Amino acid sequence: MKLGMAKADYPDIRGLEIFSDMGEEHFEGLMRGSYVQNFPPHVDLITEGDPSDFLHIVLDGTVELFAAWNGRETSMAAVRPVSTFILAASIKDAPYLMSARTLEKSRIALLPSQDVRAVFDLDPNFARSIVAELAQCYRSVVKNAKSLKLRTSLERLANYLLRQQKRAGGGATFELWTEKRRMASLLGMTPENLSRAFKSLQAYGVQVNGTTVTVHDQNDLEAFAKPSRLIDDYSS
Amino acid sequence: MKLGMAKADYPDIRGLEIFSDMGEEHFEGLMRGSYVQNFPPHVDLITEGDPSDFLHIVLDGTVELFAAWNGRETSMAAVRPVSTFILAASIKDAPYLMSARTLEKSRIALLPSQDVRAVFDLDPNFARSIVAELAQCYRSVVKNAKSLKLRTSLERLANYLLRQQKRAGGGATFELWTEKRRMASLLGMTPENLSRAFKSLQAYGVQVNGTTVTVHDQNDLEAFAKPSRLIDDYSS
DNA sequence: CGTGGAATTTGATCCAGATCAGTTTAGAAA
DNA sequence: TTTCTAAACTGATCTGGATCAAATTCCACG
Repeated sequence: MKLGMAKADYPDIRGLEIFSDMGEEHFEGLMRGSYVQNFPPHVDLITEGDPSDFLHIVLDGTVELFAAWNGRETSMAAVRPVSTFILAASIKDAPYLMSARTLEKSRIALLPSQDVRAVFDLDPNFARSIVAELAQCYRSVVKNAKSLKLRTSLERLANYLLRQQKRAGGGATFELWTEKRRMASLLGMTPENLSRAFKSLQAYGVQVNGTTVTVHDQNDLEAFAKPSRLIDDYSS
Repeated sequence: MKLGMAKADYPDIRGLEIFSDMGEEHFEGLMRGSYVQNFPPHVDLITEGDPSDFLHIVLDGTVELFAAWNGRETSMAAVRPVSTFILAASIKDAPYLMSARTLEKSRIALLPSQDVRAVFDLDPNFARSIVAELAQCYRSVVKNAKSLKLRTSLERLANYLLRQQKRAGGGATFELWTEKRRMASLLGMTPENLSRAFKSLQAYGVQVNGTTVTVHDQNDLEAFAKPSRLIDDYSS
């Protein structure tokens, strides 16, 4: 039974960039129909093709977006706090293009799409936040498509590692956040191939031990990967 | 010398979905700094990485979006009337992720990004239109990424032809709108391979003669292509 | 602490698609 | 028309990456 969001969660949500500068009464209105839920790992949240009843926001944990066709499946993205997903479907009131599942124990806010659209019309600040988030999502997919079309799988992996390294603080050693099979799918390759790709990157000073990656020669790896602001900088 | 848009163009623009239900004074304000320009074929309009000073709207003709990295280049999309391009960059005031060039003689409206952002805040109707357009763009790229990751080049071509056929009215015979080399790049394959792919599709009743395509056995082709609403329906 | 099952790795082979090299065709300009 | 050039096609070959088939490692769980 859905009883709306617990008041205790309000400050948490209110602090998110998307909600921080909207009017108080609009915020309250939006929260009344919304709720926060905890999910165990490996739970399907939405299925592609279904109508988009809720805008989802990952507060904690990790959610994987994936898609299937003709018996094949591919990982499209990993969503990490604090981000929305299926925003575009919510806004257009169109069916989901991707499925979603939790990868780890996750805390997720669910806002009725209808309410989101209504408040969008009422609150210009909220509208601006929504459109900024959507533009961000758009640009991420474009970057991903560029990576797929312009790079070999080895180049994609090299740049992926550089991005992960940066996200982990920039040190020479960092941890991979997920199983390699999932990484492989995300990068558009098979697990077998990913394993071999890691080996190939040894030539550029990359060492992998379980989930621990060490970049021994930053310059060498970067010279090979040739990271580009227009593909690999996910902050702009 | 930019002198703003000719009044004569106003009704034309006003009729576009994005502008049709915004306030009159907001429309006038937006138009004052904007203009419409005619471009010959094969003219570069924008270059990836540049700051996004203008929101572009294709009124007539065709514009190709493409991207380059490390000496390679790929076609990302074809923009046809009436659509915007680089909307996300305009809104975020971020650099373009793709370059654009005209493919044929084109008429294009240019609206200063700054003004677009300003009017977005003032006019909820305009805001709603912008966000709908942006969501549409997002979903298109996601569909494209799904196609790239889930399908072989032959399957991509088959579905591409089915989409073109539908766009042309659904008849058995229709024309390809561009050179095959560009089609190949758009579909993520080489021209040589596209040529061979066309040959392979003969087995499913597809005949190509120059730019004229005939689908002799619709069912056969569709059985092979397995078009999906969640990948191939660009209207939702 | 051992055990069962999945994830990963490794090796062998296969295949889709790229590349290279040449030929043919088509369209634009003279 | 004729000529010129770029596009398109064709054939031969190569290669990145997939697939298939083990072997091995890693954990989660009893």
